[in-house]
Amino acid sequence: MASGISLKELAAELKLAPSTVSRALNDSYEISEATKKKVISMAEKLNYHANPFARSLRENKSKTIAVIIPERINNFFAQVMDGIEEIAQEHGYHLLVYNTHEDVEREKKIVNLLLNGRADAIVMSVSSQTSDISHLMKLHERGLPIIFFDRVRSEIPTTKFITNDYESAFEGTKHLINQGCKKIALLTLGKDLSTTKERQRGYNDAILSEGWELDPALTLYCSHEEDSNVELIEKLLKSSDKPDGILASVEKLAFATYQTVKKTTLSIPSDLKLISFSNASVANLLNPSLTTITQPAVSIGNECAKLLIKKLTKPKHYELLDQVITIPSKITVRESTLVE
Amino acid sequence: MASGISLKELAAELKLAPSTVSRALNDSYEISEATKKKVISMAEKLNYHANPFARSLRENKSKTIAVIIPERINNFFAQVMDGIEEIAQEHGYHLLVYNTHEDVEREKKIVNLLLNGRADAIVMSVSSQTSDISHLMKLHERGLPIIFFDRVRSEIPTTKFITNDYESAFEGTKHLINQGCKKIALLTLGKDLSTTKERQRGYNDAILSEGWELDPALTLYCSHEEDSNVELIEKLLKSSDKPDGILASVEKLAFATYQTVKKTTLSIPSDLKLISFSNASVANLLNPSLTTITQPAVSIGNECAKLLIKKLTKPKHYELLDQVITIPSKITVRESTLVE
DNA sequence: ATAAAATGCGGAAACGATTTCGAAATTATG
DNA sequence: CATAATTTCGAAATCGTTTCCGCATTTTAT
Repeated sequence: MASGISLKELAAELKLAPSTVSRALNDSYEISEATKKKVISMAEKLNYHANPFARSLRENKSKTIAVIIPERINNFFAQVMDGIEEIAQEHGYHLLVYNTHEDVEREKKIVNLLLNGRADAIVMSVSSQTSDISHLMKLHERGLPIIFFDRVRSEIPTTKFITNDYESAFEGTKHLINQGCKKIALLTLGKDLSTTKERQRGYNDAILSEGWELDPALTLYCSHEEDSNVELIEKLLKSSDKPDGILASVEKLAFATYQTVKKTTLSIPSDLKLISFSNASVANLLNPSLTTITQPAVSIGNECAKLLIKKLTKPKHYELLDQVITIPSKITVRESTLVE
Repeated sequence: MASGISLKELAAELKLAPSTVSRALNDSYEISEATKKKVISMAEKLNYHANPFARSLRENKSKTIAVIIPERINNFFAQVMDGIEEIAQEHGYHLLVYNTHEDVEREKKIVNLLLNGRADAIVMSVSSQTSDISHLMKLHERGLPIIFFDRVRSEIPTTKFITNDYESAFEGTKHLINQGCKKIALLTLGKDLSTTKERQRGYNDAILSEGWELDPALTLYCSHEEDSNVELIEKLLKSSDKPDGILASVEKLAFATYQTVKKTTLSIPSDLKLISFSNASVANLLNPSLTTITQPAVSIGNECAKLLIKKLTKPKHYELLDQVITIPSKITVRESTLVE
């Protein structure tokens, strides 16, 4: 259909063997400079482009990396993607992108699709629903290089890139306490998420370090649906012992909190202080501006891609060791946690 | 490396010819139900997955669509992507995604990469820098199906999906006028962008319909860099005849306007009213909340993918006619254009 | 009972590249 | 000048599918 000239045809035009033309185009030492030039100029003239599938079939690699994210409308994941793409493009790699929409069934389907080797490797962040990981195990057992970022699974022995979730949540909670909060709630996603666990641990430890007790009712496990989250938060804010501080594990939940507060007579930060993990550039434009824990999203993407491409291009020299690499987040204090 | 069993090996295991196994797996009428069942169960047992490159090579199609966008951290484009992916996944298509970062040179590189047939078709929105389109012409001449959305190029005879840019800009400007604005500025991107032209035409006609004169100084052509945009807008807001209303062509410029206003003594909406094309869900959380023209992003993505897949699967029955399909936007009035 | 048609499957070519192996042609060496 | 070494290139195999063509065998029609 949209195919152009083939190597064989190009060779015929040049009165050379296909093997020679192939070598010339791949800059083989076996070919004289003279013929190389002839081949290259003719290739350009005839608009020759190597068929990527023939090459992939022969070489058993596709120069393609699959990226699986749970959400696209999310500044963190979008920035990670940009970070991955930057490095990938530099090395001639293409990106297949899949959005699971936080749905583990979709995640399974996508992962199974990748079992056929369409991509040379996978970079992913699991969905918040993901509990059983047999589908991921199968991928790894098949020998497909896989790197996790942000939402990782320690059961799979490979390299993971994350931010300092525990410390950031600890510091974030401490910040709320320093600003005078006495009762702090944690808004988070799925229980099985590595980020949830770590951030909750940081939150818990900060609470306990004050000699306070942990109140399970103050940890909310939210969903991916704005409406039900608002309901959940509304119930929290209307309860008898409502919190005066909130740590949101993802920006979506901070936004939901704003939406909820708008429906009440409460106001931020006087009645409720709010801090959130977020990479939103509009954090300082919100009303009030949002105190954020900003993750090094682009760097995380960069590092994932760099390591993966090393592994793919020099398999002998690089391994995806079973390790977790942490890149720290940064807290930016704004009005939402201000003492008045 | 990560490859499993091949069709030939599967056939050997079954003591059948590869051709038979292939036909059985593809549910050919030539194969008896009995052998089909045997083949399928053995395929599952041995975890057989067809090599996609061998298939692509043979069939000359990849079940892959390339999507080229100018920006990833942008609610509109992210939603369009989601819309495309939804339909693509339903039909077993994969998505190769490329971000040009509004850079025409990157766009050219990416487009040239796609000349080799790695993708069966392309869905794209051109960069704001794109003026010369010979690289896009080449794609089209090669016979590669291509669909434009939002930022289109009429020179390429294919189907384009856009929103009602002219009417929306006209209505948006009228809205500012109705709210009492006497001097309205237009913030937009590249001069060659189809959206810029149409929205400017709508803006112009709205101004002229009042019997006012057009002031070229009130149309700002911004870049993709936040800092320089803020500078530009700051100069506008500090000029002797500064505007009392702004129509922003993209949400990024509305955000830049907020940032700029924060640096001045002005306030929205009392000194300056603001309306913007935007698909940001946080529009109502901004300070003040932002009056928006919301584009039907997901629908646009859906329609692009639907048409393209029809064209790819039934080439005889569907053509990418040279036409523009318009899906209307919706204006949501909020505080940023309120009369006090 | 025989011819015709349908059914079920196998063999081999084809898709377009890379690469192994080997053979000329050229140059260097004794 | 004869032989060895080095360049430079070609023939053919290969990757894993799909599909054209062919050939039995069975079923249906005459």
